[in-house]
Amino acid sequence: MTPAQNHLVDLLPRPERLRLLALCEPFELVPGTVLCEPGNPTHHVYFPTEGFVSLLGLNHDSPDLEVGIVGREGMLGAAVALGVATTRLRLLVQGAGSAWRIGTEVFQRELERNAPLRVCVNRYLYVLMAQMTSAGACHRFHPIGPRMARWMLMIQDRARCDSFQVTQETLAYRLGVRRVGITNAACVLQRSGLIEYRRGKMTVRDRGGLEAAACGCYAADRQAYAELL
Amino acid sequence: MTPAQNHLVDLLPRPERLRLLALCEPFELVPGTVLCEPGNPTHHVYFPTEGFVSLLGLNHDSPDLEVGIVGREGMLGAAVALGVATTRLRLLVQGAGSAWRIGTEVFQRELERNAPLRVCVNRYLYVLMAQMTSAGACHRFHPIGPRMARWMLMIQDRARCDSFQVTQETLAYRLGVRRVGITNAACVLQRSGLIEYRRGKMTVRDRGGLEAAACGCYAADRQAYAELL
DNA sequence: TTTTTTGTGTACGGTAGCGCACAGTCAAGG
DNA sequence: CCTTGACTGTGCGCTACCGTACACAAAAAA
Repeated sequence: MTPAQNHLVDLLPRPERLRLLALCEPFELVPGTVLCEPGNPTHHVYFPTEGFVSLLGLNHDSPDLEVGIVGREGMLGAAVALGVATTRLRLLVQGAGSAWRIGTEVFQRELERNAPLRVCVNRYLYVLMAQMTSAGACHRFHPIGPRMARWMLMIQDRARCDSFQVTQETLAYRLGVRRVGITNAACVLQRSGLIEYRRGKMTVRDRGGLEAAACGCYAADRQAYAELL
Repeated sequence: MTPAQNHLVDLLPRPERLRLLALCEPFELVPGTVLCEPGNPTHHVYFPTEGFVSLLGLNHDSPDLEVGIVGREGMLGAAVALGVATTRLRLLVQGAGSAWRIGTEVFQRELERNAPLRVCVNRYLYVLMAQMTSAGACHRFHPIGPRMARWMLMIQDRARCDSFQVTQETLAYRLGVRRVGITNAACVLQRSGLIEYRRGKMTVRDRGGLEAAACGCYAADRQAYAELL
């Protein structure tokens, strides 16, 4: 069997990988779809192979905020691995693609038997926590420009493509800022030739420059992931 | 045997609790002590019974930020449960007390055999993640006043005492703001009779009022904890 | 007691980002 | 083709918070 095209799954030794995949079904990620609402039970765990999904932290008391992005490098429903079948996040599909999905109970049973899977998932959970930690400080302290650059890079990694669909409006929403704040930051990045955008389509022009413009959180996240997975 | 005085440990059925405690040794939490520096290997897991410890997220690129507080309701070194024996946080003892501590390898072995412990720790990990999520939005969006109120309440819960030692300076550092910002917020809270403070000693005077002044994150955290543990 | 250290209050200019409002511009659909 | 709706650019006053600096008060040390 060919690789599963999901990094976590592909880290498993062949027999365990096959066993896991036998329990999965393919699933299409359609942008705009909500895979899970906060408070609701989680029915499936997803291993994206293409496309990406936003983890949105909702709060009655403040605007929503993106606390993470998951693509082929990770999984959705990590909390299930902790034995909790509800989540406090909204999972919003944002980049078209596909995923393997598996029922939560089936997944939990498999997790008990499949030790390499357990290792893999646990490490991913750790990376996720590390990311949430740095994201907290990032949102608190870093100016919009670097945060936007970081976001673009994260998306590019997951989309594996230089350009992707996103309007300034939705991006503003993700970063918890005004649309105008994004407009300004985007203008600056565009004028320096790092990106290009046009009515909902953003394109990375100078990846290296963008990395320099991004805050250190991007590099830190990459490093945490590389160290463990 | 009497309860261990740590909520997580006390959730275990008696036999498992005894087994775990037999592997632990008592440890004194001395304010100012750093239990662990980011990047260094974790040697012990701690179950505080008294006092509290700050989880500080460090960042070369921005001021430090407190991402969590742990007292008798939780544990330190949760990452060890994920099979990762390093941490990205500084663990700084902040309120005097004591804890049970256990070597990481011993803990990991016990975790494999002790299923109730596993359930307990996993749930706690989940709660911790939930807290980090809400803390992110909190630091991003909420004004200093409510955040300070929240902090006071969290400390009071863990100190189980109306008053505790903390200067405006250190508090400012925890919340990632200027000391002056704390001074102002503290003045307001004091004038409304919610708290009282004097040269490093803060006292909660009106718990209910403070809860009203705090941002919703406090209630949300409590709820997440209550639901699961 | 006097001196030093530590903690708290106040002031002031600067700025990043907010809320709001409106104008221009491109793209799709009738 | 022209209309409509979605997307982007600009302006303006406002607020919370920042950096810095300094004065004062209480506690601790000499």
